[in-house]
Amino acid sequence: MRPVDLPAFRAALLNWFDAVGRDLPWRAGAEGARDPYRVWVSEILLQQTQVSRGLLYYERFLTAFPTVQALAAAPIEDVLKAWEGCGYYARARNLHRAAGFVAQQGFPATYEGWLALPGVGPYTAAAISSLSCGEQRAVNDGNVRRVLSRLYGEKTPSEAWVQEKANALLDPTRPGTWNEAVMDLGATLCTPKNPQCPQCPVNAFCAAFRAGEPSAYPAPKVRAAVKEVRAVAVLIGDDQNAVLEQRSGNLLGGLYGLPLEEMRDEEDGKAALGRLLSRLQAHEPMLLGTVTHTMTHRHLTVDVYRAQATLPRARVQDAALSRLDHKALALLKARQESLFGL
DNA sequence: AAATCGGGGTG
DNA sequence: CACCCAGATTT
Repeated sequence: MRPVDLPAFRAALLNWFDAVGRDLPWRAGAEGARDPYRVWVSEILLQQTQVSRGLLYYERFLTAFPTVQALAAAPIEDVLKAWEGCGYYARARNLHRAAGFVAQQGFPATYEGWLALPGVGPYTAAAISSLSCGEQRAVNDGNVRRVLSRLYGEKTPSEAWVQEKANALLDPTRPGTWNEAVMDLGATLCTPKNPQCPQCPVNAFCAAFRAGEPSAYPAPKVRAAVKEVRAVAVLIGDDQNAVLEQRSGNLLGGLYGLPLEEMRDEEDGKAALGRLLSRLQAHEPMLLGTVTHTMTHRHLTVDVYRAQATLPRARVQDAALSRLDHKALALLKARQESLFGL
């Protein structure tokens, strides 16, 4: 691969970014000295989450928790409620835990300091420290990986390869802005499909553009198979006040949801329902319907029953629920509307 | 190094 | 449906 003319490459990309870079709410403030709390919240929210979606949650989250002190003082239930529907809930749990440290000790002033916080990995520490501390750290995310794969014509870039190239390209005079510029390029022009190469400010430097098939870079990542999971759940109460259990473990951990039992392999729904009713001392099960829910690595099919029991109910409105549980609750409303002939 | 962890956007 | 998204953590 031919060496890149660094000064020309940097100038071309930064001039483009200064002219047409996206205007995003967490980009307010002096270059290299952004408000660390706002940058931090945005970076956690944007992990594996598209900007258009992150915008919604960013406004909601900052309204609920305007400062790191407010976040640290809030109950985790309130933090998860603000995160409801955004996915990857360990992000919210880690952010809340880290806010406790920061409220005590103040914001980290270095890459290493940020990296030590829960939920902050190499990408996020580089982003925050370059944007709010002025550190010369190059980010390595999905955008950077794709842009550099095309720039150098490397179809199967390793993490280490991407980081090495990103480090070498980073403009030491404007590190934070450089990082944002590369990511903006990847998000707006150098997209996975149908990249807008004619509009690209650095197409003259790009090996994939010269080769004529930029969308072939990088090669798709192999992904794990989606696992089929069957389960039964019970709705005790109604769609506004219901018996809810807090999920533990990694899957939807910390969220609330309808009591649920997974069916084991070679097991029918009756056995799982039996376990569930027995555990809750519930009776009179009546099938409301079946909901399906797909996540990255599993496909759930859940038979939802209505049942009776004397157990405390929670206000659904105040609890953080996954989309799966909202679908299950919606079965009751759909049933009532059909009964009333709506 | 590979699996796990949500939910939605986009072609 | 395939593939991806301003990744981190656990196995």
